[in-house]
Amino acid sequence: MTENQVLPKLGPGQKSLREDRTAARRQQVLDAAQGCFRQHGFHGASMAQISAAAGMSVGHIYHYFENKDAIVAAIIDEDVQHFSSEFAEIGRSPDIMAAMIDHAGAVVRRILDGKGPTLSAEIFAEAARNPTVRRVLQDADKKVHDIVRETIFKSGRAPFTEEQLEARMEVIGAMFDGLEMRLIRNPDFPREAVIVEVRRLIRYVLSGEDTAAD
Amino acid sequence: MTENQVLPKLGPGQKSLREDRTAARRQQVLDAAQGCFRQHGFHGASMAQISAAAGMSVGHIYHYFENKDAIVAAIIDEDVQHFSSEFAEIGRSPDIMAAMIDHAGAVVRRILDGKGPTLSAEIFAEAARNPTVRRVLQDADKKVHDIVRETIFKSGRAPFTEEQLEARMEVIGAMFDGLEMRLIRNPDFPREAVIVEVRRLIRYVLSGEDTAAD
Amino acid sequence: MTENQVLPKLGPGQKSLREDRTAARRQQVLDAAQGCFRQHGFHGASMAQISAAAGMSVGHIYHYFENKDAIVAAIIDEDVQHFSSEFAEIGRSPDIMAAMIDHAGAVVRRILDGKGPTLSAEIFAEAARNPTVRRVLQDADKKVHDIVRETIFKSGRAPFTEEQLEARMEVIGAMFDGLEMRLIRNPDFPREAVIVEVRRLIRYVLSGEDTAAD
Amino acid sequence: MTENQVLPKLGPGQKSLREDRTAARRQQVLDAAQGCFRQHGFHGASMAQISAAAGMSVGHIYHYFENKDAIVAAIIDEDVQHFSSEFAEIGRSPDIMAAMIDHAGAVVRRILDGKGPTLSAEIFAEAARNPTVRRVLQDADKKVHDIVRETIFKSGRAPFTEEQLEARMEVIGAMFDGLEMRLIRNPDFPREAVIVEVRRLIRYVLSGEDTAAD
DNA sequence: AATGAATGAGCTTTCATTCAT
DNA sequence: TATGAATGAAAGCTCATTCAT
Repeated sequence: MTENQVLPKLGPGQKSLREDRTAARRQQVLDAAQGCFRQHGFHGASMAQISAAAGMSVGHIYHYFENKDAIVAAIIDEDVQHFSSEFAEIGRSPDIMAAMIDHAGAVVRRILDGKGPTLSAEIFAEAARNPTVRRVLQDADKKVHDIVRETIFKSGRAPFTEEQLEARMEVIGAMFDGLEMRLIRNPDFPREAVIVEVRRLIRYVLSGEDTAAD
Repeated sequence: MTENQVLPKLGPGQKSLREDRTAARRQQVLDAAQGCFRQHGFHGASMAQISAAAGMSVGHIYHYFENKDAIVAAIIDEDVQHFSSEFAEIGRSPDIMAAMIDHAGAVVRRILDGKGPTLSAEIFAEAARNPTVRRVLQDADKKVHDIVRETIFKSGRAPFTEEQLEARMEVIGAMFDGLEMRLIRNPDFPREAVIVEVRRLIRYVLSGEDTAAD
Repeated sequence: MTENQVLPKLGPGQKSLREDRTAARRQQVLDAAQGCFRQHGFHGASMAQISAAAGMSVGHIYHYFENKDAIVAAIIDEDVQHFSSEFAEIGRSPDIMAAMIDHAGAVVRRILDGKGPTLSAEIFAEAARNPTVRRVLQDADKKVHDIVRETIFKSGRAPFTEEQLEARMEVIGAMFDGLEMRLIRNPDFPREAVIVEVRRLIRYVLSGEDTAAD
Repeated sequence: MTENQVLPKLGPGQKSLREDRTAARRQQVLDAAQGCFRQHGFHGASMAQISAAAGMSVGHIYHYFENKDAIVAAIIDEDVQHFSSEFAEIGRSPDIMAAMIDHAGAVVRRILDGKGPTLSAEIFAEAARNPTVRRVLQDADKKVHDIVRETIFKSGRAPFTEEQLEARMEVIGAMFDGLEMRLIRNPDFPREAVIVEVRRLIRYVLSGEDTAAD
């Protein structure tokens, strides 16, 4: 602000400084919004609440997001990316079965130790009626499944048909998603004991044992 | 009941006429609301939409329900009662393990053939932030668990500790709830194949086999 | 209701029985309404509240009163008649000055020991903006003033001009009405002491002493 | 204040610009509301009417007032402050008795020449049933009485006991409040003549003459 | 970049009133 | 005479969004 200050030349550094700040401000909004959405849901949280939580005026939020739906979409995308990248990582490990079993506990633990199931529930509800959001969820899911399926079959060690694998992946996926719902249903959810069981189960499901008979 | 009785001449039929009509009108609202909630969510559905769907003026709905939340609560209660009675029935059968395995397919099929996962997702989301609704869900869940646990242990054929059972019930419960989320995530959900896998899994989980080793 | 009951012939007695009942039911509504109006005001009290208090269905009230305003009007009329007849009585006594002074305490006491100033306040507020109600109040007031003025001047003992009397009646009237407002303003209103002062004042005002000098 | 200061360049004028405008807009609402309340009463005036009168959207009024009650409260407070400060001023004058008598006419004239008794009546009615509003009225009244009482007794010229003074203040207070009710009751209220009588009366009441005998 | 004043549509809810029974 | 189901208009209030500064 003073006259004798040397203005730094415009360079890549300068620009990224601005961009960094922009990105940070944007993230500020997302973090604030996530908190509000957890507490009051996508529709229950008002722009006023979000702006207060973000330490930013209501109007200024519209410099970063076109409208409230865009914030919701960004939050959902953030969350979906986070979880799907986690699963994709598992899919990329050399021995996918071992990796899945090994990482199962960690994944479950992360689910159980997260910020609670509120946001996931909110996302599922939104996806169930909003086709756009549903598409985001479905695309992410498809990617994960593709990776896992391919890896398993390229490894040549799959002791079951592709159709069987598909069904088993559904079952495991259901278990992961369902654990969050159980957190809502049971306030005394026994984390540790469940982790043990989940590991046991995944091993069984992927081992290909076929003792089933109708 | 005697012939010379003077007082209320209302036979069961007569009295029921009004009461029946009242109950029917009330149910009309619930059905309409359920439809609206599925389409637009609890907060997205307006009283105007519900009243239109119920073929009733907005104001008149308030003769049957104190406010919109009361409708939401009634819908949730209806749904929770429905599912919890279904599971309680399984818990009451003599050979609970056989019953659970036998009925698993049927239950899953009913889940998958239902009116879609929208309402469940909506309920989970609401329960995740609304303590009153959460309590309803948790109480129902506790009842079901109590019944199943007691039955299994009274039968004296439980090949695992109570703690283990608890964890396994969580896992199975997660699977049931999770299947609805899978319906959202995967538009090509392979119903039949999954039913086979689910039956296999429940049998395994309840059989008490303990091949797991960390 | 029984067949062998002898129906009394239609006579004046029979008719008045019906009429009595009708009047009683009507009064039931008025009493209930007065209670509600005291508690919630004319606009704050709902027909539902009144009907509940009157032990009568909402719809049936409309057999006795054309609409809610008619109830309000009836209540106001009842109250105004009550007070104006009280004052008119004073006006009809032979020695009006003595009577006014003598009865002052009684009147004030009745005001102070009544069911509280709520209804009066409500009536003044309504009269202040509703011309119809205002007219009721003004007509009653005029009657009372006419009686008092005539009596005093016919007695030939008035130690002041008609204009002076008019003003003094205003002052006394203001005091009476104002006492009710004081009951609202001062929760520790000193009844007995005020009664003494009021008597003293009325005597002074009507005595015609004219010590005033501007 | 120093020249090389960097921080808030906002001078008093600049800051005031916004704040002034805010205060002005707020007052705009109050003025509009007062008008509406006079015409239709606190409950009869709708937010839509007020917003129209204020030249402001309905929603925007809620930036200045939490709800309609807050507007009512602010109006009442304004009015109460206005009158109580007027009376407190009288209480602060050196010769309170002379001041009260001297200012009586002015005060009465102001009452009689005001915007009519509607608002006062409305306030009394509201206070009679709304405890919060009643408290405001009562607190203001207590303050005024405290000031007047103290002043009179500190002057050492009180020709009556404290209890007597209290009662006489009630009587004078009743007269002031009652005059507004008389304006409602009598469309031909004789202002000038009444002012003369009121002056005479106050002088008598405060003079301590005790010609009264029961 | 940042504010917050301002809007208008839409929400839930209430309520006086009517009418079939 | 008596009920209460039913309506429709209007109320208070909220909120996403825009815009001048």
